[in-house]
Amino acid sequence: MVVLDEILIEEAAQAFAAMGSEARLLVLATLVKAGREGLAVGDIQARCAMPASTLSHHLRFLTSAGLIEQEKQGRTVINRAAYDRLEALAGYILKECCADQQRGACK
Amino acid sequence: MVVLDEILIEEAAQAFAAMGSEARLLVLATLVKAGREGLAVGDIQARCAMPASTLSHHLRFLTSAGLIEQEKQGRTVINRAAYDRLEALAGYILKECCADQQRGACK
DNA sequence: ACCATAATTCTAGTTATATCGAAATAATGG
DNA sequence: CCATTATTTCGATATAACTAGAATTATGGT
Repeated sequence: MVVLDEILIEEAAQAFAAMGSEARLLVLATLVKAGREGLAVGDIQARCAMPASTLSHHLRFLTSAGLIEQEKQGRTVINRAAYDRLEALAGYILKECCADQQRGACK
Repeated sequence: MVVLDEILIEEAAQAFAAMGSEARLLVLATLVKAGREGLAVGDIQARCAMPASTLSHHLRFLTSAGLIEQEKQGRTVINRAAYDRLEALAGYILKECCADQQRGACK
């Protein structure tokens, strides 16, 4: 069993930092809800109600943290949640739970 | 079935922000590994190798985000990972996955 | 070529965070 | 009480983030 989604601590920290702004978390949640089809920047702007430049800034932040993926289609940019990455991050938090204890797992 | 660990978006953002620093994520991971017994501030300092004042700052950040809990025992302060909270946060990310789509869940 | 639309980049002001030494506080033992 | 240990608070500085208007680039339609 090969682990494909091993995450370095610095990558994890960057990803969590990207989720650590209410505005960005809202954008990310909007994309997670939207599903695999994703949303154009304008659609996100309509749903999240923020200035285009602010949104663009946050989208770049989320992209560089690997939480979303962007694909250019004509003059629109489609944004999709990076579900695999998000799952890996969800697992990261408690990954090594109680590793220092000899016997017994957590809980 | 009552959901006890409902999290507001602003709380989630604060929690993720707290995990969004490499130094703090290291501290948190150290506590997660340590298990329910927790660690004194001095023990964390020894394992994470950072100045006491810096560590104290990060611990306050983590505490106010609800990621760790502190208990004073004599002159030492025991720090424990808030496992319930961490689990809730892990679930938060993909909680409403594909909610906007009529049919079919994600994947 | 021209114009409307989609999105990003530029620029700047404001606020928040990171770091850490020095000093202060708090609790214990002698 | 005094010394010691454990931790926090203070203060200062450096860096980074948030926000958003204005300007810019890129594409598609007419």
